[in-house]
Amino acid sequence: MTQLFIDNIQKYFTLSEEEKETSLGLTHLKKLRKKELLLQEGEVSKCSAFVLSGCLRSYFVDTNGFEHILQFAIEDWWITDMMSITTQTAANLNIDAIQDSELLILTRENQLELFEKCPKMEKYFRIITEKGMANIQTRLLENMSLPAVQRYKNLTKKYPKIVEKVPQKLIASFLGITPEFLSKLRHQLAYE
Amino acid sequence: MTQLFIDNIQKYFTLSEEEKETSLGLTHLKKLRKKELLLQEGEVSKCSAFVLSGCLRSYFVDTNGFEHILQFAIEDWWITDMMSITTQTAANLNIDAIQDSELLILTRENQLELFEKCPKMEKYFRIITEKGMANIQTRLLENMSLPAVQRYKNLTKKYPKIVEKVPQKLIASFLGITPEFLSKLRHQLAYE
DNA sequence: CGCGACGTTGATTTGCCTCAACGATTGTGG
DNA sequence: CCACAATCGTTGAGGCAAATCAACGTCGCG
Repeated sequence: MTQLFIDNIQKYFTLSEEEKETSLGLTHLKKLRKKELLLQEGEVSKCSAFVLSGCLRSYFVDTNGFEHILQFAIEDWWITDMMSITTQTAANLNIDAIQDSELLILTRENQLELFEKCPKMEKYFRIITEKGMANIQTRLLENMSLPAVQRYKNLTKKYPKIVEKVPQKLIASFLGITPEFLSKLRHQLAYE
Repeated sequence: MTQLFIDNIQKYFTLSEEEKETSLGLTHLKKLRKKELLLQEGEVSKCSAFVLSGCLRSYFVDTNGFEHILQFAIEDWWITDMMSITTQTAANLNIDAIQDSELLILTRENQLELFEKCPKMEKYFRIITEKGMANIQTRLLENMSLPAVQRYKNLTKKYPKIVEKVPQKLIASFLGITPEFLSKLRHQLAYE
């Protein structure tokens, strides 16, 4: 199961047996049942999670009580509250499980220790953070330049797995529209 | 002038004289006049730029010819097309100077060489990429959860320097609204 | 001086939201 | 394993934030 994590790193470069042990030694497994929280708004985030199975989301609850989903994380993805974990301030986000999930947890403390013991891992996180940055920039620009129907089409094309396994109202929340409006968009699309 | 760059790094840790020389040796100065391009849509981005003076922007031009600004970069900020530079594919963004500007250029090639010669610099870029990620996540969530008038207020509070020195129509394009609508918002705000 | 870019203002339109009502599906305690 | 509640997706009527289009004054600059 944890092989998924090692394989993910080895997409970028190979690790010696020692480096694998060091990396796995500083992480630990955690299971989360559907609806269980990994991080609650107001806490200081202490860890990042690598998803081995299942699905998590991070989201912001606005002053009117509406949820806005920042990220879904399925197998092979990392999830955390980047703002809280880097500045060690109270989180504005919640992170919870959409399905029963298995995670590999890396605390910030262990992550920083890992960087000292194994500089390759600093390279690994530099690379995946760059990728994450590129993706979210693309998403922001899509949100600014495309109507909702096109954003939905792009999402189903780019991440069909997510659209399949996540309830429609959460997809709406990720796209930045209401569930009612997404329902109407889907109705339209069915007639094309 | 390049001291600004060294100081920026030394916000996170001190560099030896040798490390400073290595870092500066792999960068070079460049001047850009107002409206000159650093990167044009369709090219593959070859470098990142650290702004020593002036102001740049990165933006996307949609199919209707409208510009959407992803980022402003004033002194002490980095700017690049993260998608293009990490995947070495054609850029969707343009980057140009809003004012006459002085830059420190770091090509991707030199950046990767720098990481090998000076691992601290890999740490530096890991850290500032994390920060950039946290910021853009906050911006995306603001775009989804707040009305335009509140986003404008937040921007003037968080980055007064940018709002001062950048033409109003570019601020509108950054906020994701039309110049006409921003003008109306400002009119309203003047009466509060 | 004259011209083009910028900001403003008003009238009209539209993409998406709100609210409400209703079946269908899911989950849960007895 | 059923009964009932809760959640989910759908549909429709009406409303609002922001866009569109157009006209106009101002200013910086060649």
